[in-house]
Amino acid sequence: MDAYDPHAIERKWQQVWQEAAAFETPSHPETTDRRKAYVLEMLPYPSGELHMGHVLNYTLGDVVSHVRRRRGYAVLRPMGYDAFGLPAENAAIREGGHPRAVTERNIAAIREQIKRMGWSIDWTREVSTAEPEYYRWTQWLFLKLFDAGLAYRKAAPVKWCPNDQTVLANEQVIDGRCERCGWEVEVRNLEQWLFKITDYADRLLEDMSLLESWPERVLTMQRNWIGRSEGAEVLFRIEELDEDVPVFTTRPDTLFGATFFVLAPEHPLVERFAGRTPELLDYARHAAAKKIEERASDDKTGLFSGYHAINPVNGERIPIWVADYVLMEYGTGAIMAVPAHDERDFAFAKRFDLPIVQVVAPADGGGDPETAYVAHSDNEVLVNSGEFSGLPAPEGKRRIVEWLEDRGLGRATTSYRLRDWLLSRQRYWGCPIPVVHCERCGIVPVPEEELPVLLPEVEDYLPKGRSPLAAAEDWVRVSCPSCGGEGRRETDTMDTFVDSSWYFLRYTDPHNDAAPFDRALVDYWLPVNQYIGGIEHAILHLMYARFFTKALYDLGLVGFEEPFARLFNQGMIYRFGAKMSKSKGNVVSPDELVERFGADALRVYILFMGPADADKEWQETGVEGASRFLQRLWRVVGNELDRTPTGVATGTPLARKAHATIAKVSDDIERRFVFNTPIAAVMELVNEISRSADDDASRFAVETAVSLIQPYAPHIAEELWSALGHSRLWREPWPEADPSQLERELIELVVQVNGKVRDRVQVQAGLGKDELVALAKRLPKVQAYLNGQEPRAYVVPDKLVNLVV
RNA sequence: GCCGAAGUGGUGGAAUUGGUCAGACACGCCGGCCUCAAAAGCCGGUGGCCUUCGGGCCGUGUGGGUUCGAGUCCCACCUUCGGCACCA
Repeated sequence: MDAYDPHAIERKWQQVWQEAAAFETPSHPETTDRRKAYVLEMLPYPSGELHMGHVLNYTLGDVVSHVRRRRGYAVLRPMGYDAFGLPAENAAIREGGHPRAVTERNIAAIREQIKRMGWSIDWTREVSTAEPEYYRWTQWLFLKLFDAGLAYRKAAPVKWCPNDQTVLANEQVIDGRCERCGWEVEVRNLEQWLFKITDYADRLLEDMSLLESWPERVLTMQRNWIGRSEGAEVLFRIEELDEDVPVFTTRPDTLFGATFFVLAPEHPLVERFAGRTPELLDYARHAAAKKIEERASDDKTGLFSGYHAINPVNGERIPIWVADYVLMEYGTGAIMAVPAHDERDFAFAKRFDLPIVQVVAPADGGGDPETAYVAHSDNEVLVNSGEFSGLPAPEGKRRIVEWLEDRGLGRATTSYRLRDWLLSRQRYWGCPIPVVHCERCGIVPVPEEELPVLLPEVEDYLPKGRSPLAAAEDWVRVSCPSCGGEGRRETDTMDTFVDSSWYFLRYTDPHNDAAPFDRALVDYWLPVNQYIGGIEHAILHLMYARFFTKALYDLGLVGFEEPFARLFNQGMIYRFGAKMSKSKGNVVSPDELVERFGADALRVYILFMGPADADKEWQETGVEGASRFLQRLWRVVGNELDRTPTGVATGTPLARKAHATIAKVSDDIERRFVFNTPIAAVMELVNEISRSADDDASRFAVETAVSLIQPYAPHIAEELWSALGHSRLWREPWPEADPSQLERELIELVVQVNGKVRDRVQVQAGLGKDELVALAKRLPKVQAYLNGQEPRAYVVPDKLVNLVV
């Protein structure tokens, strides 16, 4: 056999697969009894080229896909590009090209990289979100949500990135900074488009039970983000203004401890206090303008308003303060302050010398009013609480809420941290929002038959604080679809995350030009059986996609409520202790490695490195090691071809090893979803083959090794499979281990005395406990430790006997 | 502060349900073969300490516990990473 030349064979087999349409899947699989598997990896942003994270992500999906195919499943495995949006646009600005040109060039490069890696993708389903054929349907879906009242426009304080010159969704603000560029985010009051994701808060929580397998940490992150908390809304009366002001509290049982009342600086009532306390306006303006981090500092500031509110449960007049530690965005923007039982209220009361009244105490006494005793309400009772004193806290909570409800002073309610999804962006490179503003008719959707609203060409697409589309005056001016009068197009574009909230549906029916997808097709393929991607989308993409799916379900467009049954997050790859990034200069280029060692070696190493879900350190010599293994496999096959095959597949040590390897690899990939140890198992088998040249089952063992490595290293596997006289390994049924070959006739029995191994002995498998004990006790080495005493015995059949004296 | 994950040789990691002296499989390193030499390849060794070379003792972040038996279970602590954080 010739030497192993990865480049030649990789080119050759990629060509063969393409010509054979090997990985194309009909949308309606002909044989309906075939089980389906939709294997999906998060699609790449074409803002640069593929990096090691992609290599891991897509190789992982490839292994799953190959094994499922060879198990007889109809496998859908598409690929596309998340082509609109800030990453691609910023790349274009950096390089000085047009976003479309830069995006298309990047897509071409990425497509080339994907092909060189030999991933088994159905290329007939390739999708790019920036193509009119795709975004036409993004617009169509937007209008469906608009008609259902789920997309709306309103003026609100929004997060603004001064660098990217656009508004951001709450989910895109990390520690007060822009998720993309890291600039500090400002708050501006602007009219923007939002999706009513808050309507789905409860279902986003409850339907987690419908998910087959998602990482617990992702679910936790989504739960935290939605931030559901149950409590009560309570009305506090301000007699001087004739106003009832609602507050939200999770602890209505502490109502008797409310000794003051606090409004957020942005609260609309603050203006009305100004008559009596003019300096409030100045304070409120300053506080509201503070940066997010400053406001979250420990030094609470505040100002007494000069007004009082009535605590509804005891009629007490308590002072109203305005303070920056209360946020307008959460609850009602006003709180009842219970300094005895809330650390923040406590700190504020101490600073401004406000009264502190303890109203909850541990059932066994104690509790110190001089510290903010944070009540937990499991084993506590109410004190200083009028008729409710002495009740256990949970009951007190219920009774006080009932009391308030009876008098129209409050009600049980639920509050959420989740805000509506702000989807409009003042940027060029995105999907145009398909509505027209008309002075007479208001917001008018562009009629379905006029979609897509094409993204106009503009001279200057740089961000300027208003959408660059506004400069395309001819495009903006349009007649109103409703009254025919003068109208102006919406010039904002959509957040990229809108594009990626439904792409997994489009893949099932990518060329449909009458609808975004056929209901029967999405219902057949979805939910995605295995979704694979990075943890960075734990909240953003994954929550948006869940929301979209539920909204489309409610609209009758799809028949399922969750898009992704199983989710897997691959770990990040580090080098020199840091995440690979261009700015740190620690990037390893996949292209270079493919050039040096071939795609198969890179594929094997990226999965051999360690558990796929763990963060891992890149090893410089790793790919070389994988390449050596493939060469060893190559040589082992070459040696085998010089022999005359015996046809023996059972009974010999090598046959047993091969069957054990089949069992191990299958179990690891299919049940445990573990991808590194199967490679180690095949390495062991290959080592074993080299050591046992005379074994009659060597042909079987060699073929098994080739067959098992195919999902990882499909090119060399295919080449060797051919050399062994077969063809089309990618369609060959996945090997089955013969159970009889997994059982051993002789086992090595470990004999321990007092928990320490003292001897081991070959015995027949399947012996009873008594026989094993008797056998163990006869061993001379064991007797030396027993000193003639009668031991207690612990037996693990076919494994171990522990004798204890 | 709260929530979550993780700590195993020089390195990446393995040990699936508590059960074969923990360290598979690799990387690296050491020795040997081959070679004029090198590379590649092949063979052997490689947790620590002690050793009369038979073996002995110790060892999975730290300290305790449960158990005949613990990397694996429980408690406390330390460290690292991730998420959330004036959320009322």
